[in-house]
Amino acid sequence: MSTLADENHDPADDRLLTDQLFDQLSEAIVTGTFAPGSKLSEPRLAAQYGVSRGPIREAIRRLEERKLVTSAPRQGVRVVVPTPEDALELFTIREVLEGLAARHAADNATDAEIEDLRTMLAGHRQALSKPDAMVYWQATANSDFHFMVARIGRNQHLFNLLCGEYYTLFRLYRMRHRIVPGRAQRALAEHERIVEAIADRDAELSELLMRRHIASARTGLINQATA
Amino acid sequence: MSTLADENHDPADDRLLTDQLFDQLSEAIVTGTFAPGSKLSEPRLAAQYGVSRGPIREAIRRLEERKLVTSAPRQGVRVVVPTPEDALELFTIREVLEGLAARHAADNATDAEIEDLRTMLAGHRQALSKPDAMVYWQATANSDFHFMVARIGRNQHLFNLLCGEYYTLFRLYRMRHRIVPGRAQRALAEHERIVEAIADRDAELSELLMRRHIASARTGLINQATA
DNA sequence: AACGTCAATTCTGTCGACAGATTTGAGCGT
DNA sequence: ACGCTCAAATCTGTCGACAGAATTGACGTT
Repeated sequence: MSTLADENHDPADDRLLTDQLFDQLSEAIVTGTFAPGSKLSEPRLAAQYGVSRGPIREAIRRLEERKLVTSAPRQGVRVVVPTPEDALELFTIREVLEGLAARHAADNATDAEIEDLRTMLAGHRQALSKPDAMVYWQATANSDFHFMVARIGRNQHLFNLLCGEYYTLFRLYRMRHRIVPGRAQRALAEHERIVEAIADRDAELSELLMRRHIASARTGLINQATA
Repeated sequence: MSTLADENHDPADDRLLTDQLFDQLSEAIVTGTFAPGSKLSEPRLAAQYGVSRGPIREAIRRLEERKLVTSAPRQGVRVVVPTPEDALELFTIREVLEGLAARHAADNATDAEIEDLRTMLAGHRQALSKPDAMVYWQATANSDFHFMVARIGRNQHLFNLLCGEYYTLFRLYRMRHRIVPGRAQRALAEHERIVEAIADRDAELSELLMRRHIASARTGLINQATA
């Protein structure tokens, strides 16, 4: 049951307990292993992961800072309950940030990076033709694309914000969104247009298209939530 | 010397040690009490604040999550060293986020809120005419304005991001920026134009003016850094 | 006088313990 | 059966302790 302190003591497994716990707890929250609104008891978690409460508490502080849990003094910590309002707010923020990333990507991309983007999208298109394991693929491919654009934008803080600090939260809110049939095709087509704008070094168009792309995802999310 | 655990035990002082430490450490970092790049030793801090290492560590994790310190495993934690590149990145992000806040403020402001904005700016203008304690006032007034616009925007996550999570980091980077003579007047005039755009419910203009306003601050910051 | 070595010191990562607050639930009255 | 009271169980906030790693600094060598 416990997977951290016992048995496996690889030499490469030098990561701090807090970091491992943070990752595992984040994942458990996003995938729903810890249900929204459920309480996270420190002693229970400590026993479950085979560690003491110290590292657990530090990991929880980071989860709190990232809005994955809410904490009331002396009442413990609860998994955040994602509301449609929160999702709307978050995607509105993401819209301008991803737009900014796309703009900078157009300004800064090297020829090699543009080639990389095109190669990646070609792979995505091919994967899309075979309908097996597509649900999983869409999420991965989508992340890959946004990840790459953010990296090419060359704003380290923006990258960390989109692909690190807020990424898990975005995932959590996107989770409740079952894939709409045809959305994958449409998303890929949007990705391809964005890449062409970046290849043209058209910063303004890149930003506009990326914003529309996120807005489109947001609309799907909201419709889903209110349905 | 110690100000947390000993002597003062007000009943209202029920805040958790971790929270108090987080605030005090944040302030100490922003004001330069802990120099950039200097190491934060846990036992030293614990002794200094009269608490044990547990709460100190939790506070440090939060500082780390907010990029106020950097931590290398088994080598301790150091105060972040603000580079001009970081400042540029941060203000670029802030530009689109504040622009978003201004746009939403124009969309959502009530008549009463617009009145509040005008009253506040009138107060700022009056304060500006007397030149005493102006340096302090500029920072406060500036924060008040951006705080209020973000609140009126009614995006809780955006508000938290601008006025909470990233606020201290922005302050840290703005700290090295000595007030340019005349900048206060210019900033106030820009604030007034933004408020008029919000009063007109002109979302697009509000966003544009707010972006320019931040960009103007950013330019001053960069020139300062490279001078 | 500069350099490398090795021991003393300090520090980090982690654990277990305790007091007071909070939640749970058993028992009682209606 | 239903709600209230109070005791048992649990949990949070905080502390102190220990092992192993990292840093410091003294010492001897060249």
